[in-house]
Amino acid sequence: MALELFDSKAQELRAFTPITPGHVSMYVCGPTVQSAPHLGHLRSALVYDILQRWLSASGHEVTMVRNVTDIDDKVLVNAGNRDWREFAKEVEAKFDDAYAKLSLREPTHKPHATEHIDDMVALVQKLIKLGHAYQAADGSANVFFDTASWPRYGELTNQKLENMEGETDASHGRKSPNDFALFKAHKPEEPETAAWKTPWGLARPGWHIECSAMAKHFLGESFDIHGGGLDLRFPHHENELAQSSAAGDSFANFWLHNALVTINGNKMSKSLGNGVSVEQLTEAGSWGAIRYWLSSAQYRSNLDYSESSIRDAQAALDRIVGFLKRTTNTRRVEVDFDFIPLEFKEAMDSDLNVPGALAVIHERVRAGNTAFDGKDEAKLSECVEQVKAMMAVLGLTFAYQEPLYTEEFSKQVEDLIQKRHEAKMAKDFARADEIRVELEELGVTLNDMKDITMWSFNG
RNA sequence: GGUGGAGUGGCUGAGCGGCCCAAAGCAACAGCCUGCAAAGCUGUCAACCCACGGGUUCAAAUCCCGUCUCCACCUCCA
Repeated sequence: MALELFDSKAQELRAFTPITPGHVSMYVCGPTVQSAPHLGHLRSALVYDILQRWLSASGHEVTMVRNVTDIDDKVLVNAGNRDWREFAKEVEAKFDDAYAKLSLREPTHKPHATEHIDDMVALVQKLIKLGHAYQAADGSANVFFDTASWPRYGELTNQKLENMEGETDASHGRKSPNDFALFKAHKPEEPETAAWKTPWGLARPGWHIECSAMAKHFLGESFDIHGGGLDLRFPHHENELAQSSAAGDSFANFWLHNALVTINGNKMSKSLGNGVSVEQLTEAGSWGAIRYWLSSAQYRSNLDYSESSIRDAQAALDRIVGFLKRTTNTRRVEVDFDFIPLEFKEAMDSDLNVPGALAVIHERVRAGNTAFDGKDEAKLSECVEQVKAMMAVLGLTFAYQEPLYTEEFSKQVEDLIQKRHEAKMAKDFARADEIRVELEELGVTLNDMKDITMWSFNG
C-alpha cells in the first residue's frame, strides 16, 4: 500500500506520487510574526513535521520550505513605537523556541518575506504583462490582481466570484471588490523602512504574493505539496493559486489543510481571547505530552482542547516511556525503520492516521510489557525495537532519554538495593521503605519482581 | 446567501460497505503480583443498531434522501 493524501483542491484522497521520483518538495505557510504562538500554530507546524518525517522514513528525500511573514499590517501595528524589524525578530524567536521545544525538524529553507521582494516584483511584473494585474487607477503604488481576468479564480475553494462578499472598503484604486493587493503603496504614517522601491513607487508586498514568490524561488514552477491551516484556504491559498497559475506556473500538485485547534468547540484565536499560553501548557505536562496530544487527532479533524487534555496525554505518553525505561536499562537498540510494524505503516499511509499509529504503539507496548514480565527476551527485544522506531517516526523520541549514569552511580544504587533486600529479609520494612525513598530522591524507580528487583533511572 | 466539514462509550478519539457484538488512550472498578506500594499484567466498565427519520443492499457507523444541532471560511487568522 502506498501513501494516500487528501487533496483539498480535488476534495478527495489521492495516491501520492512525487513529481520527481524519490524526491518530495513541499511548501508550508509559516507564521506571520505578529504575536506569540499558540496551540493552533503548533499543531499546524507539527502536522507537516510528521508528514516530512514519514516521507523521509519511507525513503524520500524531502525539501521543505516554511516561510516567515515578517512584514504585514499587523506586524507594523503591533510593533507600536518600536522598530518593527526588531519586533518581528523577537516574535520569530518565540516561534523558533516553541518549535524547537516541540522537537520539530528544521525546514530545508526558512525564507523571510523581506528577503524576497525582488522575486515578488518580478512575479507581479509578469502578471501585469499578461493582463492579470494592474496598478491602481488613482496612480498610487497599489497593485492589484485582476480577478475578473482569471476565470479559474475560486477553483481551490469551489466558490464563484458572484457569491463572494469581497472587500468592503473597495477603493484604493481597485476595479472590483474581489481584487486583492499584490503591493500596497507606502503610507506616510508607516516607517520608511517598511517600504521598498518598486516599478510602481514605494510599496510593501501584500501577503499572498509572498508565498507564491518564495515557493517559486525555492521549489520552481511546480512542486508536490502545499500545506497550511484550514483558515488559510481562502483567501490566502486561493489567491496564491490564482497568481501563480495566472503567471503560467502549475504550482502545487497537492493541497493539504490541517483542521484547527478548538477550545470548547470554538476556534482558538486572538480575537476571541481564548488562546492557551505556552505557560499554561507546560504546567499541565511536558513538551513531549504536548506533542503527543497535538498528534492524537487525525490532522483533518478538529482537536478540542480542555483542561485535562495535556494531563491525559502525559499519562498515555508515560505509559510508553515507562515501558522503554523499565525494559531498556540494560539494552541498547538502534532505531531501524525496518522494525516498523505493517499496521503502523498502513495507518500512516492512510492520510497520516496518527491516532491509528499511536494505537499500534500502545499495542506493542502491552505485548512488550507482557514479554518483559514473562522474561521472553526475544519477543521483548522485538517490541522495544518496534516501539522505538515508531516513536522516532512520530518525532517523539525526545520525550525519553537513554539513561545516562556512571558505573559508580550504578554500584551505589545496587548497594542500596542489596541493603533494602537485606532489610526486607529481616522484616525491617521501615528501613526498606527508607531506602526506597532514598533511591527515589536519587531519581531511581524500583520495580519489584518475583525474584529480582529491577531499577530504572529518570535522569 | 455561498463553500467546506462534523455529530461514535464518562472524556479524548480511530474506523468510512462484510474482518465492527466499533481500535487505542485517559478516567473508574476488581483480581494477579508485592511485606505494603508503584509499575506491569488480566478482567470489568462501557457506544442501548455509531444525532434523528426514511431508503438502497444478501450486508451500513460506513452509501443515498430528509431533518436537527454544531464548527470553519467568504479578503486579519495555523
